[in-house]
Amino acid sequence: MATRNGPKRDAGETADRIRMHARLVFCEKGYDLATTREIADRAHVNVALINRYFGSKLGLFEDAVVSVLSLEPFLEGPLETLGVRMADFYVDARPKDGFDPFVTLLRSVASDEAGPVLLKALKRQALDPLSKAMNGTDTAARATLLTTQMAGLIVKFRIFGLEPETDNEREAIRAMLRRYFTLLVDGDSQKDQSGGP
Amino acid sequence: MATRNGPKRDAGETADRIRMHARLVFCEKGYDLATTREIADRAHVNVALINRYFGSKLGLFEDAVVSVLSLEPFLEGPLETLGVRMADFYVDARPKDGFDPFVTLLRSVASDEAGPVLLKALKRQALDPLSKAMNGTDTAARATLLTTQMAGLIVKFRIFGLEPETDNEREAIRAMLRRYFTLLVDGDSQKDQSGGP
DNA sequence: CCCTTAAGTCAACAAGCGATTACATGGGAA
DNA sequence: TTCCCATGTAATCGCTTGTTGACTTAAGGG
Repeated sequence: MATRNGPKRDAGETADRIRMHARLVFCEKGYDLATTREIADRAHVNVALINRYFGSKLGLFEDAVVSVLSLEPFLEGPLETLGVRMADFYVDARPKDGFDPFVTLLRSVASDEAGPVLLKALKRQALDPLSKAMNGTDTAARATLLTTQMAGLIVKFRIFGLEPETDNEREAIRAMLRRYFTLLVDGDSQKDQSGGP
Repeated sequence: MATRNGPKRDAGETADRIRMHARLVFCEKGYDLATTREIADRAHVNVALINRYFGSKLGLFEDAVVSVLSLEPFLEGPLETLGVRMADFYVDARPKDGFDPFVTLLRSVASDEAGPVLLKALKRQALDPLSKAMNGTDTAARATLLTTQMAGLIVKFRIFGLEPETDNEREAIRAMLRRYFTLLVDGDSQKDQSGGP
């Protein structure tokens, strides 16, 4: 019984609980609509402890959300299947009660306070690494199209809640998306052959 | 001198001025962060008039923003160039001080109040018409990919403010986007030839 | 045992929000 | 002119927000 029935007062465990529930609330509501009181209530913790342990609401947001914003889970795998893996990940339905850093990002980016912080982290921890991981020409443009297609799908599916209405539609999206993403990752150098005006 | 130097007290003109500035403020800040006081101040109008003429903040939002949410400007043109026109419209830089319904949509969708209203309007006034305008199979899936790629680009360029850093990158994006969109609009029936796992 | 220190609680603050109310005022109709 | 209602104004209400400081309680070493 190491952790079982641990000490009634454990600062580390308390901070962890705050962090965990903060992730969920920030993800569900976005930064501005999330209130410190709701986070504290859900974590069964006094509101003032948020300021004690994280300084401010924004401090908690940086610690709980901004620091985990990354594409590394995708970039760790082989580059050949990157497109397919990203496509599948967001096309497939997942439990709605989880924490998704990018849903949180998209719901919080309108905020005056959280927005700038998110921006810097997004560029440094997600966009630039992806662009660097690619080969060939126009990596920045290809990374942009890939990430923005992803972002748009997250917006429609997870934020708007407009998931595909039929399995047929879902599989059609998956198939087209796999082709598009693989094309973008590979960058098959057929850049500007569209020609005319 | 019909409208010139019109009556000092003109309810219609006052409501129009409120509507106009409401669009700008809602677009810049999103629904939640936009305050009725700022809208009223910018329109040189007393705050209480917003409630007089539009009932509530949400009423103003519906009147000024939700009602103009539409893809008709694009759908009116020929279907053959729909993809290219949508691509160009958002790839090209535009003045930042204007009102863009979709930027407003994306900045406001996190709101508890405005979100549901926006959702219904988006589906009815934008997604469904686009899907209906297309020919061939999997129109819903193709419309989804097209609109979500658009939405993602709007998010990155206009909301995150991460426009392409070089002309080269911008033109590369435009070229790829034109091909992708045209492919999606035409729907060249090469749906599921990616095959096994 | 006591006493220091960390951990947690409580009440209150100042600021900002949307909305309401009662009041002032202007302009056209009678 | 006189009256009256649409138009505009000012003050304020009720509420929620993040944050703060003083207080109380638990745990462990002397």
